Amino acid sequence: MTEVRWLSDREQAVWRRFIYATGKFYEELERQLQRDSNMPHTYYTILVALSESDNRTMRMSDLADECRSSRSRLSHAVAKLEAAGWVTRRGCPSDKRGSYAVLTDAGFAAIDDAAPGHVEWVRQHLFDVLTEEQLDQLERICGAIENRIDGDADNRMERQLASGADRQVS
Amino acid sequence: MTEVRWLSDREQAVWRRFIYATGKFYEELERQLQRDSNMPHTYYTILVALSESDNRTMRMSDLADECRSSRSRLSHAVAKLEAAGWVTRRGCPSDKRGSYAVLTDAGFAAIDDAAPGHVEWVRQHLFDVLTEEQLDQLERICGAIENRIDGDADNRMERQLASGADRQVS
DNA sequence: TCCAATTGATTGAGTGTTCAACGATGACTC
DNA sequence: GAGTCATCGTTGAACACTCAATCAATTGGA
Repeated sequence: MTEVRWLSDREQAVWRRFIYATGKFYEELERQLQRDSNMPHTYYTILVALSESDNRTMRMSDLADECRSSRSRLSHAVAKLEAAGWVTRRGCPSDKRGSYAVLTDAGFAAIDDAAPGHVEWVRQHLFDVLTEEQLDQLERICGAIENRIDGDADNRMERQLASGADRQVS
Repeated sequence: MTEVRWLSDREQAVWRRFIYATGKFYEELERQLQRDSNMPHTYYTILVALSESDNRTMRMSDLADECRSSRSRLSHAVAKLEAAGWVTRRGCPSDKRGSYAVLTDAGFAAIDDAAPGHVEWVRQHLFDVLTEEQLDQLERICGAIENRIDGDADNRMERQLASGADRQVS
């Protein structure tokens, strides 16, 4: 296409710091949960979503949206959670394609155990190191990134629908 | 231990946004590289590090540090890269335990192909959506997170060395 | 000098993720 | 109603990562 807009030295520096800080942050977050509660962060998220839902029950599809997970990932994950006895599955009467995921008492106990340590870790590693001002800044920065990424998804849809139009992203 | 310092509503909101924005960002970054250049971001990082090094050659150990990767991960990755013909391995004469990773011409061509699209993606999804001011803010925020995380690692070391001292992190 | 501890790097098992394909049901249209 | 298309959810294969164990080479002391 056109000329590549390479990163300036300054941008390079910020980029590498961003990649490192966030990457390491996730790695350690994962490690903390795995070590202390024997579950990946994805599972934690699923259990939390279920625990906050009515009757501790959700449609797989809604659960995927809530957890911002792909259907496939959720399916695999819930299979594991079921094997662990933390979740059970139940068919949906009104739509026979659908199914419900239901949090068991054991599952509820599991997040109940996991939450304090996890929240404390998050506080120590994120909120304790940022000022109030930085919290606002971070929120806005994440908002901007989020908009762009989600906008992409929409564009992709549009393009799928009205394929043939070769409009530029920029 | 002591009382749990749960997150306030505001903190919850920022936390979820942070998790979502950065998580999705990584997912899409990965997807872009996989789709356009058929490699995960980890491999990209390795190839870049090698391409910037003297003689396109690095000790595995140094490469791992440079890429902020575990030894194990790097070992697996380089094995794959070798199978793809992008890297070769070579023994180290001065320390017979060690080995060198060397970028091949094919490997150099591979990043050369991958880089423009990847950089453009990063620009569009990060730098284009942030103001100069936000860039500064992001750098400082990442710096703070980084310090905390890396501080942990040091603490862990200290504790390992002088185990028996049960001092609190907070 | 010799033994113990450390370091460089690899390996295999286990786990979670993606992608594409699939079966089954539902919705919509002619 | 019959055919088409979209949606719900699952599955299996391929792949990358982690963790713990391993091996070989090196370093450091007694």
